[in-house]
Amino acid sequence: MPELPEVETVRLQLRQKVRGKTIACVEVFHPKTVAHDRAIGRKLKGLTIADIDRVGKLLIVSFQDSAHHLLAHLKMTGQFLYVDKGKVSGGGHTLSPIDTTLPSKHTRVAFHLEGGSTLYFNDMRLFGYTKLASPREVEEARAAFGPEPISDTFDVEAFVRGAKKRRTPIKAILLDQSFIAGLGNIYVDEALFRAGVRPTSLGTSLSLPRLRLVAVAARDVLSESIAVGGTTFQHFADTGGEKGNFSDYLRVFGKQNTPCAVCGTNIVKIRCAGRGTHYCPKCQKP
DNA sequence: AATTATGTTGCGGT
DNA sequence: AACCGCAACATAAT
Repeated sequence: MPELPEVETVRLQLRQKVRGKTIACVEVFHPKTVAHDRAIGRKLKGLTIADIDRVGKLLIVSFQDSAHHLLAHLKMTGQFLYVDKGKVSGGGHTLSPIDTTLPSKHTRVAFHLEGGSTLYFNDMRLFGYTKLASPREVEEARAAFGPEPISDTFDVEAFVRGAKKRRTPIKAILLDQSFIAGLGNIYVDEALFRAGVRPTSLGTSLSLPRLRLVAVAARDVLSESIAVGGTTFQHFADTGGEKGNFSDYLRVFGKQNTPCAVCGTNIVKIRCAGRGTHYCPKCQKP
């Protein structure tokens, strides 16, 4: 579920809600979610959260007076839910995708904060994790990511040159986090629709101008989604349990067998790069 | 009731 | 090295 816009939404909210707060104790409900670190509670207790950073879909929590960081990846179904003295902060949640009372069946870790609030990490499918990392490990993690399309320093021409060399579907190229960071299955399909490019087209087969269109579409779709709190397709909820509004703007993802908003041709769904893939056969050219 | 699908990524194989 | 397919896991839909 969570791709760059959803993780960024969570990051901005966590920044507001937990920055400056001190960890009172950590409750581990599932050891896999803390990378089987049995001492994580002892290590985190007393640390004050300095800031929340992000690279690609990875969250990086820093602490005052400590060189260590907490890395957190939501993978498919992870959620950070912030509860201030018994109430999920969003309030109006009509939460089908999230659990209404916390901790719940899917709560894997609870970070109890001084002052009585709690940050819950829920994760149905157990792919997500939180783990303590040394400065060196944080640097290694950062180095594994390619540039982000929303970065001020994103180099469209470098993207175009790199993609042009790869004899693999453009969809696979866009999903490669070490080449370009932040896109997942939803935003790749949406960006390729905007660019008018068929997901199955090989990088080597696309013209430089069409690859430029892809880069610009990727940047636009991510920034527009961030502006409305991300996309909820199935599981995403922000730290208050609220859904993301970009779901209303999806043009192809999940729209198979419905008419394209631009030309009326039915959107089709195929398998590409091992993933369910949606596109308009008329608007998107090979 | 069994099979298939699911938004991520890392692994092992070609 | 670049690329492909699958496994990790739980749940909902068919």
